[in-house]
Amino acid sequence: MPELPEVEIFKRRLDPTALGRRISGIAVRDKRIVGGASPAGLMARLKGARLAASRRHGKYLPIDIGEAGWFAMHFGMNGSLQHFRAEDDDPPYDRLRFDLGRDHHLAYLNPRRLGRMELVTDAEAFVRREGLGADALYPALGPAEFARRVAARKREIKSVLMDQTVVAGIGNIYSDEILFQAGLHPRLRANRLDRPALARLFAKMQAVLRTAIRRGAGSEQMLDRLPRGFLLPQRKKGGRCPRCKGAIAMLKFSGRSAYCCPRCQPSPR
DNA sequence: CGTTATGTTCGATG
DNA sequence: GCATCGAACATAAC
Repeated sequence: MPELPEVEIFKRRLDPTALGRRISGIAVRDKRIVGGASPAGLMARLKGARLAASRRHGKYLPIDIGEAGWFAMHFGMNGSLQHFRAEDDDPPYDRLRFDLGRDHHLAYLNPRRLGRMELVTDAEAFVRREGLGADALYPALGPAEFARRVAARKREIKSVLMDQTVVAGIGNIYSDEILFQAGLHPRLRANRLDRPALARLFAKMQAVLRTAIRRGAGSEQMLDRLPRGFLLPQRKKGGRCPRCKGAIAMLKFSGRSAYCCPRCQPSPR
């Protein structure tokens, strides 16, 4: 699930329910998820810390826990956060459980264990260390800066959009929607895009991400709530283009797939 | 059983 | 050193 819109939704659920609370305990259910850090050591650092704020950057969600530093979460391919009340209701695939007082628990779920959590000194240092580019929705990222960074790459535009060091937050799913909305074929080379294409790409990137957040990214019903003209509900084999009704194509992109409309997104060459 | 999967990292190569 | 590409990782669902 988690690309920028899904992580933003996690944050919006977390902030009102968890901020201001103290960590009364943690249960490390899988050490791999915290890079093998010792549960006892983590407990010593985290216990009693107050969740003060959260800052999303791209697909990462660092949480300010005061003196103890920041706890940075990444959700991998299918991680998520879930609140629950009774400890017995510990959901499946819970890898780390935060206890935030009696009958208030926060679970970091991750079936595939691709994803991690880490105690860091602060959010900015973390973002720098990871080499992340500007957040795709952060207001300070303007169209000119975006165009400059994208056009500096020679790779295929889909892969550039998903490169977290160029812009942070976009993954395989939303890159398909953004390219579809912008009318650009995923295999176009980034450095060959002209000005109007780059401007379109920027505008559609922000519009798609904002729309996904508004329509409840990650929920079962999001696909039904998306505006007409969105590719995502048709992003599957046998899908039809919402614009021209033609067949949606699936391309292989080094091990993963890209869905696009061959007519609305003319192929390069 | 084969295929597919919303992500990052690492090794090889140019 | 940098950019790029593909494999590897771990597990579930169809």
